[in-house]
Amino acid sequence: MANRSILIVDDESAIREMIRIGLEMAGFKCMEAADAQDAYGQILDNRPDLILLDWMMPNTSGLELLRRLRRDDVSRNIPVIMLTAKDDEDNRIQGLDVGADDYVTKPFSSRELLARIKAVLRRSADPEDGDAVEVNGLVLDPVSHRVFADSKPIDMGPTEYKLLKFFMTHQERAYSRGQLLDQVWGSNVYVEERTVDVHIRRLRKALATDAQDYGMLIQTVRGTGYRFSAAGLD
Amino acid sequence: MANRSILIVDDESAIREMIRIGLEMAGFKCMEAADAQDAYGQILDNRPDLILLDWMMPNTSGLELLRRLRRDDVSRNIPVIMLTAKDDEDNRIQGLDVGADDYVTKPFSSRELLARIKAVLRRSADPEDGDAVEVNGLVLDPVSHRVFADSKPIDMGPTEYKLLKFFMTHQERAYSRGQLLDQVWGSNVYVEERTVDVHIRRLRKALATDAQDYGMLIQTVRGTGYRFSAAGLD
DNA sequence: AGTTGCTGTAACATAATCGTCACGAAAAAG
DNA sequence: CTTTTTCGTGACGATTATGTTACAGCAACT
Repeated sequence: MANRSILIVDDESAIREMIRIGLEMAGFKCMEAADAQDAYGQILDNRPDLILLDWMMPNTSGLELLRRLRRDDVSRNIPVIMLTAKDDEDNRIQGLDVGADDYVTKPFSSRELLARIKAVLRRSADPEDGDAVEVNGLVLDPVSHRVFADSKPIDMGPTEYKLLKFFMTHQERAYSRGQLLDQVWGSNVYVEERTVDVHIRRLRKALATDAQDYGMLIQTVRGTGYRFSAAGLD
Repeated sequence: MANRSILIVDDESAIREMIRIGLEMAGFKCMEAADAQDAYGQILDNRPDLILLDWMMPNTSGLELLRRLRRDDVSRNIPVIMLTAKDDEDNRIQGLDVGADDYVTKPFSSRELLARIKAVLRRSADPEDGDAVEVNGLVLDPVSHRVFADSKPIDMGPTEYKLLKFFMTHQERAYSRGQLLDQVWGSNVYVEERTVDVHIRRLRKALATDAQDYGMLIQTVRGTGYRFSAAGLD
């Protein structure tokens, strides 16, 4: 576990302390937040690799915070483990629906918590993240979360960005609309397959600059789906 | 929805009927089972593409059936969507743990049910793969879904692609038009045998590059059908 | 409330592909 | 050499897949 950082969100400082000690012994770097407000700030500033989120908190509830995180592009991919009371089954479901990755019921052993954390981190390991990708003058920079065509910034919506990012990190391969929905939208979202076409169109349009039509990098594979290929520019 | 079959497992025939009607209107083929026993038999016999499983049933519970299915090699990969009562949250978690792919709470709209079904089916389908095949400079790559002649991409329709793929993975053997229809078109379509000729012709044309006429790899076997042979280039 | 930006869906437009036919050329049979 | 069968080929309307546009709902922000 190469020095991953974990944000602990709980209103009781005693609990935070306890968790922190266990995690630091296991080699994680820890941050703490006492409420949703504080947590949100730290998330934007420090980009933790994982968030432990207590469900019962004053002011904004954990649910609210989670919902906000999942809406936001910057934090969408940070895995969240909920901490819930034992008999709080209603909230567990709700939490999983909104996008929590797992839950642990209080009281829990640090051994159990560690196991869950490792499992979730393993799943979300994304080695591709961090480096900019470039194809023939089209650049996508995951850090600044922006796209450039011949050094000029290009504007697009969040979905188009994710779609392009997926394509640029998975070139020369045909994907069905279903696969794209799973990979880009997420596998537990219910959307018509034709929606993919519309976003492909929006992405192509965004990629069509005056100088070069980078939209041609996205090729349609009739009867199958789409493919991103550097050979598209000719 | 290409003729997928769905097994509806529920002890109340009224509910089964209701669901069935909705699904059949959407183009699915339906089967019904009133209890786990019946369901298990039908699953082994008919191999449905998906199972809608009511959680509350007399005798063997849905949970038991699901557990059995997941143990069994034959049924392990058939996706299952649970139907649960609204306040049955405990069971939902349990079901997902045992291996259900999704759950829908009663009462549900047929629109919601359809969306879930499509999403689940989408996931279990697709992933087209395999190694690239090569013959004398003609390359077919199933991953990118493309064909290259001496490294230059070749354009062709979906049917021609499938035809070529079949030929390249079944070389040196003569196939009748009927066999080709079964293998390439699918065994339950009715088209004229001469249609094969036309597609052979289109494929040959596509394979005729300036440098090399790869169309000659496809040989006609008079009175019988066609054969793909690497010896065709001379 | 009004505005803005983004989303998913439906509806329509366009383009690619399909299956069939008709006719002539090429083999095979007589 | 003539007849018969089989195949190659181009054209055509029908069908299907994809491109494109418009719109309504939603959330965030004024």
